[in-house]
Amino acid sequence: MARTNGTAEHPALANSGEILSLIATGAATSRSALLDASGLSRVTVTQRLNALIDSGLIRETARTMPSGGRPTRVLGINERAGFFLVANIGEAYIHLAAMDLEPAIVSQSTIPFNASDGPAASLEQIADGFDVLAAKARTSHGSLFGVSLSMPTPVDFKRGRVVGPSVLHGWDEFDIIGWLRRRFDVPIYVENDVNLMAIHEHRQNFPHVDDMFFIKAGTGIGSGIIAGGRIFRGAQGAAGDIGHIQFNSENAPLCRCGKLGCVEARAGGWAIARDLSSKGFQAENARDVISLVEMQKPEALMLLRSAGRVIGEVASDVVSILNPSLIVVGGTLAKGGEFLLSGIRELVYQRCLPLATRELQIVLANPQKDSALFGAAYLALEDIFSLGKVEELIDRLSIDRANPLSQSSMISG
Amino acid sequence: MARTNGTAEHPALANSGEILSLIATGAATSRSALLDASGLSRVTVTQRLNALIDSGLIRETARTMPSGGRPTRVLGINERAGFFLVANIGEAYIHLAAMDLEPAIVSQSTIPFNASDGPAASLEQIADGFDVLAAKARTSHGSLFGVSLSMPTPVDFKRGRVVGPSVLHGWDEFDIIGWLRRRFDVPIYVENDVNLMAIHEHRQNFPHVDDMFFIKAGTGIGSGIIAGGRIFRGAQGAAGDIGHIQFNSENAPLCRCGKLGCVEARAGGWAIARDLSSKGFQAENARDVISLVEMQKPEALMLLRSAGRVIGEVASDVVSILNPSLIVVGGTLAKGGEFLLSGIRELVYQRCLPLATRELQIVLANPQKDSALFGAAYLALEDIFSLGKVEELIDRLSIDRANPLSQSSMISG
DNA sequence: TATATTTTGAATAAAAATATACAATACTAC
DNA sequence: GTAGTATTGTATATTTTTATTCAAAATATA
Repeated sequence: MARTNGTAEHPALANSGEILSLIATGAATSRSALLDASGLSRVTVTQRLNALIDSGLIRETARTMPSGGRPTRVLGINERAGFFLVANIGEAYIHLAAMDLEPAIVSQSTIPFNASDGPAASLEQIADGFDVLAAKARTSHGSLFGVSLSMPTPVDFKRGRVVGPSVLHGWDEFDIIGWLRRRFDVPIYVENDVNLMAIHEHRQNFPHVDDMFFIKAGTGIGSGIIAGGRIFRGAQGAAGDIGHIQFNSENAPLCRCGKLGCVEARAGGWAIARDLSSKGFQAENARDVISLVEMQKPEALMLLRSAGRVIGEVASDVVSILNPSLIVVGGTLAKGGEFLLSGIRELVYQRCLPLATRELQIVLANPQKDSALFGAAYLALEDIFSLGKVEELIDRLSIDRANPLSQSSMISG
Repeated sequence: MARTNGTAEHPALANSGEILSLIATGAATSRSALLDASGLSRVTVTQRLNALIDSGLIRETARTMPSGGRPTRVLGINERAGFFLVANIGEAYIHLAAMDLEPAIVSQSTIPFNASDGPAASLEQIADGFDVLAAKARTSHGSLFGVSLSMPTPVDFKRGRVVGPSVLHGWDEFDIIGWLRRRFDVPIYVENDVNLMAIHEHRQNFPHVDDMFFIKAGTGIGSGIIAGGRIFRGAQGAAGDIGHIQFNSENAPLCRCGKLGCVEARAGGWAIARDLSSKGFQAENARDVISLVEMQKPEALMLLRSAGRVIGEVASDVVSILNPSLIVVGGTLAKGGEFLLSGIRELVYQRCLPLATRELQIVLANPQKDSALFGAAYLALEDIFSLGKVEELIDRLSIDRANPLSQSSMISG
């Protein structure tokens, strides 16, 4: 179907969405791969590809791939053709960044966060911060492609809302997407931070693993599920909420949530800190625990290993239920390395059937501060360039190019 | 891309795969829906649709849908355009059937099954039984489209093999697909029976539920996961293996698998029968348990309810991990109705966060003897008519039609 | 019964995509 | 260096698909 053609200069651009999507998502990175993947003829692919290269969205990289004959030129997205605005809402700070299409951080800033301010005030601060970053990014990185938010709470991704009561009072059911769209007329995404960390870890380090389980062991405990290569969210976006799975035992500790014996109350950073405090150490959160572990305090090592066994207990349930081929352990407690990992491994290999564990890998995540930020960028990137939606992007760019003075994405700027 | 055109009579047929797929999978069942879903022009859709109707694969049903103006004719697959051969391998019998594209049973038969015969002998019996059914079906239902097998063991679906040691000695890693392909030159599927029951329950009764968890509570306990509307298998096809999740407790019972305290050893039909036997009742398996339940024996009711609580314990873990919107409980023990269900509900609502349970439904499956058989048919149906693979089917049919005496699917017949 | 409304069919010219062929290119292996 | 090989570009006629228009069909509503 021929689409409304925004640019007179590039008649083929309007139909080149599929090609753009294949390259941007990494599904095909050479002309011959595009032929196979798209099913189009070589002439058509060449034509559309040229339109994309002329438009500056796609470019031939310096790299080539050996083929036996003339090497194939590797195609890639021009990472400076556009940019995203991403934000990670933490406990006390919000981390903002403009990210290119690599994705890599172009520029960033940090603003204080007060949960008690409520969503409207905080989002206004975020949007103001975004405006500064966007003004800079526009000079070098084209136009704004999307906005992506990382929240420290359960999120109903489809509706773009925080769901369920949480530490963020007043955010429950607040229409974040609606609010932000008044300032930025581009696709807007809101997702839970643990899911974003899982996405980042998957795309960056294990893109070819289909079924992966990511555990974030920090002050609290959460997880993200990659099923069939994609994040799995469940009905309300609450999938992976393993922190409050309960185990029976005597002296089950009381959890923050009011129940007894939750995983978090046994193995979360705050729980270990609680136990260390009762032994006379100074510890409030996961970072304090790791400090003591790095000082090789035997009590801390013992408690971390024991926390690993608790996490291993849930992990073994997850392995039985989901049968992943990879478990990645991240979060602050993961800095405890083998002391945490060995406990997890012990329980998983003890409890699960050999069929499920014979090819199972359990590894530590690369400690990276901005993991959720990268995940947010990947999330936006892949959705915006997905098969069904690239056309919107191309239309938007065509309009912007037609009258460059009033970029469609600039509402507040 | 124009494809090799097998039929001179229907030039448009070769390109009509997408249309066929949309109708057959239920994604679009009217001409206007096809326009939207395919993105093709009305002329092209009409042309290809006519080719499909002429070929006998698609037909206009008697039903119409009100539209405000002229009602839209509902399109559907001609359920007699082809058939599947499906088999469910049980404990002592193999249930064979020829199924049309509805899917509905065309004809069926049962043969004894001896696990000790080994795979080659049993598959030969199955194939012989299939030949009889196929000969009959061919006279009224076109040609064979696919073969689908239900196994009472874990199956690596991609490779079509039984994996892991099980009750079926000698089947581990046997190349079932390879063996059957020598007799039937059509797509062949092998899948675990619980997954197939989950597929059947989903397609038949809850096609619009995205995230569903199916529990089979019979002599053993297993489960099937529907994630994002599709069956989720995990890395080795072992996902949903909840029967051997362990819970700590005093006097943890010994399981068939050699571990202590497995779900199955606490709540499986054989475990309840074991406990009933020790109380002086005659019971060996789930059916015996249900007989005693139907006789309203208090001990049986109590044990079933208690089994429900054990299953509820796993179910609550699953709800925390997967956040499904529906749990369906099937299998023989499900005939115990509310006695089983109430225990499950009790634990799930007690243990899970309100966010995950506020829209969660927990229901009984419709008791249906041939559930796995229907699931096997759905599995084959959807794969064969899936977007990427319909073309193969059309090619096969075109060849068959060109020289009808030597149907490509008839090797053994 | 007439009117509005939507589906469906058919015919035309225009546009897009294809197959095919030939040529140029850039590497590897000998 | 030269042959071999696979990638890439370009031009042709051909085929497929589309947009557009006009008309007929089947229902609900007034």
